[in-house]
Amino acid sequence: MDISEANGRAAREAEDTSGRAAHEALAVVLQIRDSELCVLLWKRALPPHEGCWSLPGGRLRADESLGASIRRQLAQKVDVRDLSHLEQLETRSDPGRDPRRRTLATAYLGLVPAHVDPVVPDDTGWHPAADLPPMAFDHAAIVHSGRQRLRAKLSYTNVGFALAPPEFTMSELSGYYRAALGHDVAATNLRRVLLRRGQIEDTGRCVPSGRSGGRPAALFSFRERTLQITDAFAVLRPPSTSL
Amino acid sequence: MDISEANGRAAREAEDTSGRAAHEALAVVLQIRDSELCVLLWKRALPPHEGCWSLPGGRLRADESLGASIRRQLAQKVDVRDLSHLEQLETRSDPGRDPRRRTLATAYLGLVPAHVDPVVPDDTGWHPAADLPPMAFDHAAIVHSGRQRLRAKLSYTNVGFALAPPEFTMSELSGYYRAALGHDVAATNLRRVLLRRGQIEDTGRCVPSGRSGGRPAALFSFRERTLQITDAFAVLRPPSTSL
DNA sequence: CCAAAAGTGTTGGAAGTACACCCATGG
DNA sequence: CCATGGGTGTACTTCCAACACTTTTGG
Repeated sequence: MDISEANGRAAREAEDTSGRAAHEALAVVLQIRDSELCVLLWKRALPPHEGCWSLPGGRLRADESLGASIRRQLAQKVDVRDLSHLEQLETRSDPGRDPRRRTLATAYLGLVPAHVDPVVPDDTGWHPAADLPPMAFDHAAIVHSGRQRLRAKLSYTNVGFALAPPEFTMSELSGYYRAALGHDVAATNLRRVLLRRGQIEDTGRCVPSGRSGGRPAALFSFRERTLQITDAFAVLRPPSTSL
Repeated sequence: MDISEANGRAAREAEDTSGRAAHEALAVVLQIRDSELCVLLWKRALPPHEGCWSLPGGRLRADESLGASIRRQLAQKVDVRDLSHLEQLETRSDPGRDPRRRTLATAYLGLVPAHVDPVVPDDTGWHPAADLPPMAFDHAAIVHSGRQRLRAKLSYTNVGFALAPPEFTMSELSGYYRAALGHDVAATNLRRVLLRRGQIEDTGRCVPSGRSGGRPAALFSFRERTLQITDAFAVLRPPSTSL
């Protein structure tokens, strides 16, 4: 590196007021409510995008990681203990994404199991993820990314644990899968697939039949409550000799 | 470090209390070289981690997106036209990841096809991704993420297009897959899998046999040179009636 | 006994691996 | 004509969707 380049670099770093870009953490918090995949949104009271809905989150503080930041900020919206899973999604950096000032946003995907109904502030509510209200900034696109991520992971990980309550019947579980995937999932086959993969197990207990009769449904639970990849090499798996 | 940079740093750290951190873009640039998956690294001449190797990249400027930033900065290391694919990987935000000042890093995965040999600066070189030299900051972990991402995508997308030259024989291609996946891939089956999925096509041309004889190998090429998901629903696919 | 819901057995197809065999070329 | 490497055919396996059939309950 020659002198002029070194100077150029120093100058760049000094003038690098770009270092001033604000950074925020956002979360796409999804929950299956009433057989529908819903996302937690917050209604903006002030411009820009006044009256539009936006994702919960906000500024990153000086000494916290993004993960810690989104947990802290979500705590103002939902009880964080209700969050069964949280993972980083993507970082948005379009210079024009916030008209006020340059702001980068790192989005997280959060999941809340179906059986809880967290208390949320008045300006905050659940909306069908497939039919969003008018959204602020690029938040609609971020919700879309979150749905895609969940869809994909349902197929090769045990992420269902984060959508389902601790115990559930197979028809309930197939309902969660249907809501998240957007298509029918046969309970009878889902049971075999997840059992073979070792994701779920029969608790031995069951649920009494409803008023209209029917055989009582067995209760299942997920074996692990942390994300596991259960179906890694869908294709192109290593040769059997290497096992 | 010169005065202007010191001033810039002090200023930045002061305003850090207002929640602003520096942001950089980094890239895990992978290429198969000599049948081995390699990553482009740059040797640090200055502390911290003097003498250790780090990922190419640097500060985000005021008016560029992260994608534009990493392209600009990679241009100083390799001809960007050699990059056959670039995608966002993850954002690292541990407050202690850079001992000098708070810095967030968004990492990208870049791929360079096997046939080119970009000119790189003296302090920059290719290293086996499976056997990294001493690495600065959290860059070793980021390289690991990049390898994992490539591995996964080879199995359900056409990302092979970004590893292979425009035309290739099946044994060459299986070599790239072997290097990236870390296990043997039979050329004969790979051919059928990728043909069935419509990822590759026979160009009609072939390559003369080597000095030791053998049947001439047919030349193939990828149909698409942008990322396509070719094997979406590995499992839990929608019912056939919904097609 | 009938309706309803859950669970089991079975079939068939799709996708991939493994491997034997055939083909084309150079010496 | 033989060694070498590429290509084809095929058997076998795994995984899963589909669907008929059985089981267990409430009225």
